Amino acid sequence: MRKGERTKEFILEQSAALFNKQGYASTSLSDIMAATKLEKGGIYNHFANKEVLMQEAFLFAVQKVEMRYNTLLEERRDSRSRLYAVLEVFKSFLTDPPVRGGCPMLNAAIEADDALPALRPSVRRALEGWRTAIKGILERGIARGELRRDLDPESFSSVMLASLEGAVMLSKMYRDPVHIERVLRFLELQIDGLEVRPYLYAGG
Amino acid sequence: MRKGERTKEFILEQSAALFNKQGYASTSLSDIMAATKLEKGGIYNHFANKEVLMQEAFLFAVQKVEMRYNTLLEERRDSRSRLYAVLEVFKSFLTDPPVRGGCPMLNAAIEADDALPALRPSVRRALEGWRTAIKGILERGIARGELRRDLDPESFSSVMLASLEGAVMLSKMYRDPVHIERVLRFLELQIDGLEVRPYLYAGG
DNA sequence: CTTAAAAAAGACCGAATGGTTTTTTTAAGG
DNA sequence: CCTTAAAAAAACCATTCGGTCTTTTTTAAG
Repeated sequence: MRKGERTKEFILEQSAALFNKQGYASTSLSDIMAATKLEKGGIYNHFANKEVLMQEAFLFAVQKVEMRYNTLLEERRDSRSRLYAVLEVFKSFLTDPPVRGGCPMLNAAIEADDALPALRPSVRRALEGWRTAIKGILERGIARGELRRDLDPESFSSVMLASLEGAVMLSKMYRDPVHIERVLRFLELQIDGLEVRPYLYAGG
Repeated sequence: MRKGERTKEFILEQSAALFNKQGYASTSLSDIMAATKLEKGGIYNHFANKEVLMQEAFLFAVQKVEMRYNTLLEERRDSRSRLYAVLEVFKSFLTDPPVRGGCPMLNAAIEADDALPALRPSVRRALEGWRTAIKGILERGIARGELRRDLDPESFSSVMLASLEGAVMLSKMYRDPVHIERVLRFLELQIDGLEVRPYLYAGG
């Protein structure tokens, strides 16, 4: 009863890493069998088929990322530190990944667009979740008077998410963290530039 | 003799689109057989194995993108229009793709990092080609006095490439061009801001 | 300790995979 | 035309794929 739930979680953890690293279509059941040291029957006892396993493994990976974000977010009140927390999450995909193999959303997004249509809705939902999270920070920042009023949250959230995902891809391919570091530095400056700094204005 | 070369090119064209759309590992020989209306022997007469075909198909796709870029670059002298040409190439991945299925480098990069190590060097080379092209425009722009001296070509080229690739991914996943449009608008403003003669931000 | 249910193993299946080899067709040079 | 080499088809191969089903083992409650 409870043993089963533990092994199910274990299968999800192992397969999520495999899927994220090798790709969903390229990861075979034998790969998962090897990683979990379970036979086929032991896996299919918990998941109806590979598609269900892929689906749940993706959500598992996304959840792990979100957990890290929530941890980083703790005690961060002002908009700037909250936006910085987002940057740190994406940096961690390379330095200390929540799930091995880079950003789960990026990887799944590339594969899901044509090859795995079944995964598309989940990927989309996950990406939209991140974008609206960023957008929310920006909107709240404006409302609180921390961020400039002429900032467009809709637009800037797209720019931020796009450049972060692209940077993860670049640094992963080059096996060189310098690219994400450059993008992070750039975004930090952009974010700093969004802040309302009353003392800069002559009129006070 | 000449017939063979034509069909080889045809196979490359068809398989490049398939690989880019469905992924390399997920595209089977039967898929390529169906797309080319050739039997297995007709394909393996031109390529030693699937890996060679993947390799050549990727280079074929990259070449097509580069051809489009070169066409767009014609008669563009000043740094700003040259940088805009880069933006247009990436926009075209969604509006009028040189190869169906989005950006060949992005797609291959995600798959190549772990699943297809044989493809990695080619992907890396292609990406580095684009980054150095952007960097070159920036450096030449500075040398010509068109762009600000405090601009860091190394860093800005990373930012530009990353945000463009990320934007392609986002718009592809959302099936909504608004995301790449936002990133393009943002980059246009950034580029304009790099010009020596200060560009006045007109709002909007 | 017993026992019934849950969990895992393992044998089995048809289909599809990449790849090879042999045969047939096609096309071009003389 | 004819010939011959290139090109394509087609039969064939071992392996692996995802998936099913039956059997065995483990687990935990009574």
